[in-house]
Amino acid sequence: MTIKEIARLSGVSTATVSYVINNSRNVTPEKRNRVLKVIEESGYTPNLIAKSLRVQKTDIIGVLAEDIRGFPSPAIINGISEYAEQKGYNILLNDLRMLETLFNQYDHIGQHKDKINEAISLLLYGAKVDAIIYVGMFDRDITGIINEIDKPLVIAYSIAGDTYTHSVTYDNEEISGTVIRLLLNEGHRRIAVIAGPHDTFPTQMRMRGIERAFRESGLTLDNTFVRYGNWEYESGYICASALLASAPTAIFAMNDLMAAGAIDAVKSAGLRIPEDISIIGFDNREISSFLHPRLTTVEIDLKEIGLRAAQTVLKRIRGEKVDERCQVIQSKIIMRETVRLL
Amino acid sequence: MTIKEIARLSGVSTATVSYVINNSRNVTPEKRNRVLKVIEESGYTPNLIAKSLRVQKTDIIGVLAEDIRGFPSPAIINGISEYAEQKGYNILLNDLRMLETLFNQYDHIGQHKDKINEAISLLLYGAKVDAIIYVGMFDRDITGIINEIDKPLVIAYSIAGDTYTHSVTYDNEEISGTVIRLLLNEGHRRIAVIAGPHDTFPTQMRMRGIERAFRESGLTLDNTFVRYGNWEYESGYICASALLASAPTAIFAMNDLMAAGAIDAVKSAGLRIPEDISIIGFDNREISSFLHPRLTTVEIDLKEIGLRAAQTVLKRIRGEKVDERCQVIQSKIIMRETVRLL
DNA sequence: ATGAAAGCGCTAACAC
DNA sequence: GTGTTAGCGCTTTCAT
Repeated sequence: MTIKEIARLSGVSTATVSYVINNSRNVTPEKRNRVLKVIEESGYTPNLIAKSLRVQKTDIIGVLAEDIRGFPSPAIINGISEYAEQKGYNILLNDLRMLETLFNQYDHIGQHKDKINEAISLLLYGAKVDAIIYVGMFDRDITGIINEIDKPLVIAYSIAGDTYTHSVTYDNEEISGTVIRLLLNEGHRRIAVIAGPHDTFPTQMRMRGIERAFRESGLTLDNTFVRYGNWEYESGYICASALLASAPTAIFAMNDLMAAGAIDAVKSAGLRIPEDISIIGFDNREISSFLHPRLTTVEIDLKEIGLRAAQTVLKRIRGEKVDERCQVIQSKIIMRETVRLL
Repeated sequence: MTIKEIARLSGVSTATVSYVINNSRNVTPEKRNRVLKVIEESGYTPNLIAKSLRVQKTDIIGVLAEDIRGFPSPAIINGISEYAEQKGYNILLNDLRMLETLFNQYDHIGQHKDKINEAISLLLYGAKVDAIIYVGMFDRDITGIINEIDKPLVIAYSIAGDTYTHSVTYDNEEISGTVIRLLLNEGHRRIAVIAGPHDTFPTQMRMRGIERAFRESGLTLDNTFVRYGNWEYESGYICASALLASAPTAIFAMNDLMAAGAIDAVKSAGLRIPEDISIIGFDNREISSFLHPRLTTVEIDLKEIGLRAAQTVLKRIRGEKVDERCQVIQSKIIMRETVRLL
């Protein structure tokens, strides 16, 4: 079935059929109905390939994911998908599958520069997508990784300072400050932190927020109260065990896996959670609700990140200017059982 | 940059350029090199849209996912992506986002019949994908849900008996038998099972495998040793508590969440795992390695399911006949700490 | 071995 | 308000 067939069957020209399909011009109700009826009966669906070739846009947004198995990816793509569908856009997914090589090696992303830019070229110049959303699996700075392109490019979850990109992510510094203020409000003064690797973007941003929250309360965070782990369960256990020497009343672990390790270390030491020590995690991964006690943790609104990334990219496709280079999505603390409340 | 430009710059016809790009005919080395050089220098990438329109195929496979957030989806899509990329295919992703509505309501899929078939039509007749892979989030029978189409259709993770579909999934019955035989070999005789909802496809298949394994060992599974849960943690806890009355030495829970509940119930009863009671789960979800003790469980090779689905679909695109209507991927048991070994 | 040109299905400028 | 038609960028038949 082609537009030509529809035209023939309804006794009008292909132009008229096109006009009714796209509502692009007035057509007499009588003809319009005839056309609509024929389309209905024949089950005709316009050939988007032909249309794309003609109008020089595809209504497809290219999604380049570092790895779809990365924990934030599905929720982000879910958000992108919801917004895109609502606006009549399709998603061409290119999964870079870098989980194994990128795992815990944030800085090795540079090694993939060529691969990433090639994938983008293919999406852009081959598949002719109208724009690209790059979905990171870590929140980090990837400035300089993606070459400049002449179509809208937005980065979700990671950020980049390049002039031609937009980013949408969350605020490590702010939410970490919020965590500390919560603990402070509950009367904690001896607060320990289990950070990620020292030279890592989220670790540095979060430390900054933590230190600021202390400062603004007229307190300081002593070095003996912070340990740097590697995001894994074991390092959470080890760090927490070491931290216990300083007799903290609360521990903020920078992810749920390390928080899980911390919980076990605290329990092994014969202390109760949250009566003796409060613990708060980060990410709200699935495991956090299966720990004992159930882990209070920070939740990043990943779906919203996807939604906003899609929204931004569509705005830019329409030619609207988006001033905010980096949009920040609000995070929140999920209250469960590991923080003792006053 | 178009093929016309390349032709002009290298002083040949567009036909010749096309011949060298596609290696579709002999071209004198001299001309070929000239063309290649121009392409290289100009960074030309063929317009796949135009090519698709002309050759009536897109080299795109449409992936229709019930929900990308469903736990098996990312790994399956990872497999599809790997195979597709290797063969030069792209993936157009349509995420149905049915997680909330489908959650634990296996049979309500029928309500989505229209939505699913519409999405398929769009993919097929609009976007002109060459084939479709339907990625289920539950392993269940969806016969009759997807209308017949004239392009290859393969279903991953779920199965369908329709004559025009191929499925690739795992064997519930076999792996469940394997679980029971493992337990039997380790000397267990009082084996209890925490099943999913009674009228559910995987529950029935797995029960069949379990009963057969008993039968083949000359034993029978007493009704008092089985409880039907709802896949959630709490129901695992409740079922296990009830089961304890029969003094089992081993419990097979049909998913990791219920196994987690069972572990806690057993521990609450003052029994040790695995010394007093062995527990084995299903799915190898992330939580299973964070439970105490770490959960021994069944792992389904999801990536392989994706790989095989892609392979099957590409075979069918090439016109090869695939006899096996339902391909079965081998599952295995991940040995951790909840099964006492002899 | 190579080129001219038709045509894939659609939109939109232009003519009426 | 409607029809005719050129042309989007490519492949491929047919002729040379």
